[in-house]
Amino acid sequence: MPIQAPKGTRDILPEDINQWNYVEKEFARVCEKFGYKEIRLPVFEYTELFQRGVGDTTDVVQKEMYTFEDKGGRSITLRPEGTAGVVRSYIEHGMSSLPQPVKLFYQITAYRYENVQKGRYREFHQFGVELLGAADPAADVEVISILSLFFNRLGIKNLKLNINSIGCPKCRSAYNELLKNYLSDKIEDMCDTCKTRYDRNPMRIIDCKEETCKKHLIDAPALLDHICDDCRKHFDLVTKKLEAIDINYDIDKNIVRGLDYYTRTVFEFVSENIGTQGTVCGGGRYDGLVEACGGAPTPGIGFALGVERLLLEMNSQGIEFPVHETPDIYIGAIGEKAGPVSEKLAWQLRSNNIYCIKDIMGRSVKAQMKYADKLGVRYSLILGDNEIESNKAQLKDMKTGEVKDISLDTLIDRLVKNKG
RNA sequence: GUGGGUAUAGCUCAGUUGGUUAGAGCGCCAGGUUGUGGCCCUGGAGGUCAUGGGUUCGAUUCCCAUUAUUCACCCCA
Repeated sequence: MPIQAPKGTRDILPEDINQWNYVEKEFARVCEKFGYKEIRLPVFEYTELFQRGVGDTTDVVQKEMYTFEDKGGRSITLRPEGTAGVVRSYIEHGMSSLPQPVKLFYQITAYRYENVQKGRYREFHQFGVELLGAADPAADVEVISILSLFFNRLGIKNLKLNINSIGCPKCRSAYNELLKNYLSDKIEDMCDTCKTRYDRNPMRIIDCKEETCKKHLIDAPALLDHICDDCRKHFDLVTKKLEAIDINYDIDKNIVRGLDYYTRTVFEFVSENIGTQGTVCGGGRYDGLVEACGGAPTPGIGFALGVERLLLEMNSQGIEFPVHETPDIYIGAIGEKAGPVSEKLAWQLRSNNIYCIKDIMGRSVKAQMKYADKLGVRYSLILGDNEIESNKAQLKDMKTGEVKDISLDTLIDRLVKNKG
């Protein structure tokens, strides 16, 4: 059996690469317009970073990480997301002494050991933004507006923005008590994961999809109704500012987020037509994360966008991508003398920034022409003994079939000019 | 971790009610007279019918297992 790509990984083939190049470029362009700078980070980190940064109680850390021991006995993990690494780098490089806030974006692969389905892979790609050092609601709105602009640029429609506030540690612990009280006589009847969450992270019970659990949760207090005054004010300002720039949103009291580091604002952009993995993008504020990773208390907010899901959505909406550039000219050769001449000519053309393909198969003229046609070249030209002797050749326009005699000396000028 | 579907050529799929050399379209390569593509025609290469076992005189076909793939649950991007 031939070796295949590992489960959950995919090759991005030349026929699709223009889609990837396009969205990568557009994303970078939009981020730069907001003053965000690209950062590139290691694919693997010490396992402890994710245990602390993402949270020990999360599914991601508990069962989805690619963790192994390296030859020096260190525990290493392939990054399951991007934020923790950025925060580590922020601390490690003393970015708190840079002009604040620090605005970063990245385009990464991430790794989670999960069962594969539509829109979910074990190696997947994320675009992300992290804004560190800004606590104001305006920061939340800026980050969301990056996405909004990005989607507009790409021509994506009908992505729904859901937003919620999960408060700060203060109001959350008060809420957790409230929720535990409410559930105290019901928890026995609920599922096992809810039972463990009851002790370790009650808030996440809200997220449970079990029918019996959902029934018990119908009248449960919502966190959003019990956040403290500061958090409430923050949230109200965020929504007001979104309205001011005409970004539509829905408040979804059930967004809780599976990563522990989130505080206050959480949000996601959801599609309804790419399957059950419809969350194209998720993000939120993480005001305690830098401190939890060993830095000074620093507010932060960011998002991660699933590129595979983005492309699924774009393709399902029938969005057109820029097509590959096609060659300007094909240089064919026939006979002994033509080889060196065609090589030199092709070299000169390429040196003048002309996209040129030449024969390197030694095939018949007919086969060469067929090949040139398949490549979609604009012009073709065949060099043989006659052409070399007369220093002239027939330049064929492949669209019209029209043929013109042209001196080889003027070919380059002609094509350069033609390109404009 | 759990459950369902699928597995025949590079791709999309036929097919064999269990029987001899397994097919098509597309793609690839070559040819259709002298050195010019697109349409058309002809030919060729390419498959241990996912792997291993079982039933059978005989299995690509039926059964089981494994693997892969896909969809869904959980969770997430």
